[in-house]
Formats: sequence, C-alpha cells, structure tokens
Amino acid sequence: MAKEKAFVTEIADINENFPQWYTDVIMKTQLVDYGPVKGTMVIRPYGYAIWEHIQRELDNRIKETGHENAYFPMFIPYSYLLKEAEHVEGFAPEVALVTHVGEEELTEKLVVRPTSETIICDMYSRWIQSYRDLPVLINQWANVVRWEKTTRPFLRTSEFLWQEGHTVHATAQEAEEETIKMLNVYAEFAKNVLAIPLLLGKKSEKEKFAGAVATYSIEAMMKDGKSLQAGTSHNLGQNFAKAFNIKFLDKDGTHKMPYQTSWGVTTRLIGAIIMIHGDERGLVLPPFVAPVQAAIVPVAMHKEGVLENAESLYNRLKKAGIRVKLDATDNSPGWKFNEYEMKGVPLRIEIGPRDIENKVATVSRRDSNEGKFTLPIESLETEIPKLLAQIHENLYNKASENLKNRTRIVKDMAELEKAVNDNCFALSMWCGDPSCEAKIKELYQATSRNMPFDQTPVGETCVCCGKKAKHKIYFARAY
RNA sequence: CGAGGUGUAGCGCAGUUUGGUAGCGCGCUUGGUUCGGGACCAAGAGGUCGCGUGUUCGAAUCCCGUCACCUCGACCA
Repeated sequence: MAKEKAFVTEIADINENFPQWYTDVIMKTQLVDYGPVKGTMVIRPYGYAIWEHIQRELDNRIKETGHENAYFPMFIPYSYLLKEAEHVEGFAPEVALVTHVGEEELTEKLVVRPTSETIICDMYSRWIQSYRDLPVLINQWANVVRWEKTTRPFLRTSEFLWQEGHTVHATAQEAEEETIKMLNVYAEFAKNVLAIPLLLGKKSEKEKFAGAVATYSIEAMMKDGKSLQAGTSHNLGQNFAKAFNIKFLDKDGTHKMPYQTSWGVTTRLIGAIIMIHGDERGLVLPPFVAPVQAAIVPVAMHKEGVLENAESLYNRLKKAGIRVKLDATDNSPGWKFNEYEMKGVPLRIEIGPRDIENKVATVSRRDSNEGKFTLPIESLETEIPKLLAQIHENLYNKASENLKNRTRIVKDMAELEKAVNDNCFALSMWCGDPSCEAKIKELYQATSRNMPFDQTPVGETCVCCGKKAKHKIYFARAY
C-alpha cells in the first residue's frame, strides 16, 4: 500500500518533472519493459494492443486512399545506402552494420534498414517500365533500426515499429499532391482516432529528411508545451529515381524519370498519446485506441447475485461491440478503481448490491473529475458508446485548448526566449537563413518545427536577425 | 566520446564512514476475516551483496581492476 500511495505522489510530479512522470507511467502501467540491449524496448500486451488499434484504423485509411501493403527485406546492401549522397550522410552514423556471418566476413556489408527507400527503389527500378505502371502506391508495416545515442520508450528507441508509404508518380505535381494528401490523412486520423490536434507544415532545409526535396510534418504539443514530431511526409522529387535509375517510357515515346514520395508514422504516436492526454493519476487513453474501453468492477462480489449481474452485463456490452473487461479477481474494489484509472481505461462501471436493487450501474469517466453517476442498467449498450464519443471529444478539445493557450506570436529574440521558457510554441517570422535557425537552437534550445500552410504574415522582419522575413514558422523545444 | 551518479530478494531501498550472523517496505505463497476509493490478521518462500583480483582470522563494507545501467550534453521518427 505504501508503495502505491507513493506512486500516486510521483505521478503528481507531472508538472515539475514531466519526463520522469512519462517513464514511470509507462513502466508501471506495463506498456513496455526495457530490452536486454540498450535502447531496445519490449512492448508488452497492454501497450501492443494500443498499437494494434492504431494500425487497424490507419491501415484502413491508407487503403481507402488507394494504397496496397507489401513487405521488403530488413537487410539492405550497404552499397545501396551509398547511392544517394544526402541519404547516406543522414543515416550512416546510426545504422547497424552486419559485417559477419558466424566467423566469416561478408564481402558485401549489410545494413539493418533504418528506412526502406533504398531497397524499395531498387525494386521499383525493375518493376517500372511504362507510364502504365504508374502510379505505384505501396505501404509497408515494419520495424526499423536506428542506433540513437539516447533513448526514451516510444519516443526514441533503437528499434521501432512503423508504417512507411513509398509511392512513384509520373509528374512532380502528382508527387506533391500525394505528399500533402497523406499528411492530411495523418491529421484526420490523429484528430478522429487519437484525439490529437496537429500543426501541419513544411520543414526547414535543416530539418528535412535526408534525400528529400521537401519534408512536411505533423507536430503535436505535449501537455508541458514541448513539441513532438508525430509523423512526416516527404516529397522525394527525382533524387532517388536518379540514384536508382528508375525510368519509365511515357506516352510521348521518351524515357522520363518519375517523382517519388515517402511518408511514415511510428510507435512514437503512443508516446504522444501518453504525453498529451495523461494526467497526475496516470494514463488517459483515447477511447478508440484504448485496449479496454470499459472496466466492470463488481462490488461485494460474495453477495448474492452480484457476480451474475456483472457477468450478464459483460456479455451484453461485449455483444454490443464494446471492448469491455470484467475484473472478478479478489483484489479490493478500491484497488481496482485505482488500477484502471492508472491504466487509462476511459470508463469504469461499478455494479454492487445497491445498483442491482435500483436496476442501475454506477459509471465513472476517466477524462473528467465530475464523479460517479448512475445509468439504468438496461440502457448501457446505447449509453456507453455515446459516452466514449463524448470522452473522445473532450480529450480533443482539451488538447486543442492547450495548443491554443501555449502558442504565442513573437517578434524578436527576447519574446522568443520568453515564450519557450514559458513552455509555449513561438510562432515567428523568419528570413530563411539557416544561421538564424542555428542561433535560436544554440541560445534557447528551440528548434524550428514547421512552416504552416497558411503563411499569412504575423510580422515583417525575421525574429532573429531583423532582416526582411520570408516565412512564418514555429519554433519550440522538442522531444 | 565529455561530466556526474548507481549496482544488495521480483520492485524500491537501508547497511559501506568505523570490516564481525544478510536487513526493511512493497509484491509473492497459504489459511482466515473483509469488500461502494489502493483492507486486516497469522504463517511462509525468496539474496554466491554486478564481476574479478588482492589485504585480513574474517569483506556487501578496505585496495586495485573490470563490466553494466541511469542522468545531463552532441545525433534523431
């Protein structure tokens, strides 16, 4: 008991020590465990179930927009990486190289994929001959390996799970449209499934993907006002087509080089969910990805009829398509209440002798402090889905409020410094010079996030150097 | 790689200054009483003190070495 009380106190540290709170919650709710190799993460069933719901919902959307799933090998010849100059420069420091099999040295070194552009482009160069072969719209669900120096569960691990789309188009315009389209798919998905509001925009040259012509990102604001890049969509132009010699014979009888895109989101989204919706009592999971949407806690289980009523309610809700769990273990009710709150279960349903007598169930929402209320037991099949939808709305609105309240328009370096020190996003004007970006990073540890599509100016001059501004851009501290 | 810190039961820690029987809390097991906000009583199980050397009658404790992990910097979805 003492330990759990202490846990609640630690969780309450959310305001002072957000990263500590984050790892504590993840470990104590059994989402993950640390792997034996530094920087690796074991995703436990409760955490993996969240990923499965993310996968299912996002996969539907990817398919609805015309893409198909495929799978490419995780081992890539090192020489492939070397073909695109920027790409190898960007990834070489963090790739895991396979040099030996047993004692025998390999004549051609292999990398464990840090991303799949190179191997996929190699295949595309064989698959594509005619304009009739285009567009190619393929997506892959896979794991990738990037040996980062410091790691944090879900946000940055040596190996992570993701979805990577790789498309090929006949024209530059089509490729750009695809890049933006998928960014919007992510945004719709984040809003309607994860209850996360996003900032969409274009990355600066410095922050763009190694090998891309342009990178667009979705940025999310964590509860503490820091930014998290939640996904990216790249317009690769013809860079990889050139490097891998992808050509097609067009209608006019001439060979042309196609234009490509790639886009991905990762298990980092789970980290975003935790850091956006969580509170001092632990996880708060958005209903549409919660492994358990409603937990039934029988009270005074030994009393006549309690367990039978709980079981019958469980069966009814299950049949109604709700992800429901009945906890009939002999832990005390109070223990169970805290357990499911900590684990972020959106709804708790208590059922005890008093409820049975009144033909009601006692319901409690995880997302609000409004306390318990009762509902007629016969109405739950229809009421629970409504409540889940309300919880989703409420989470989205709260996150949107936070984003709005913590975003400031800044005109100069003093205001920018104040904004990031107050844990706010700084919406700034920028001259476009990378040295201004670098200076802001060095002085205030804030990086450029992205340049929103709506470029309506909020000033005339660069926040850093005071010269004429070219872009509207967000600066923020980021995870 | 630069700076700091920690390794003792499944988890969290005390014990190390001053060498002398391996401790505490939680968790776990069994039995009983409980059950509407982390219940209580009783009895149990569980550790070559990160690893290796050395000093000593005797080392978790002292010396030397080594490994691992954590935090902060540079890199990143």
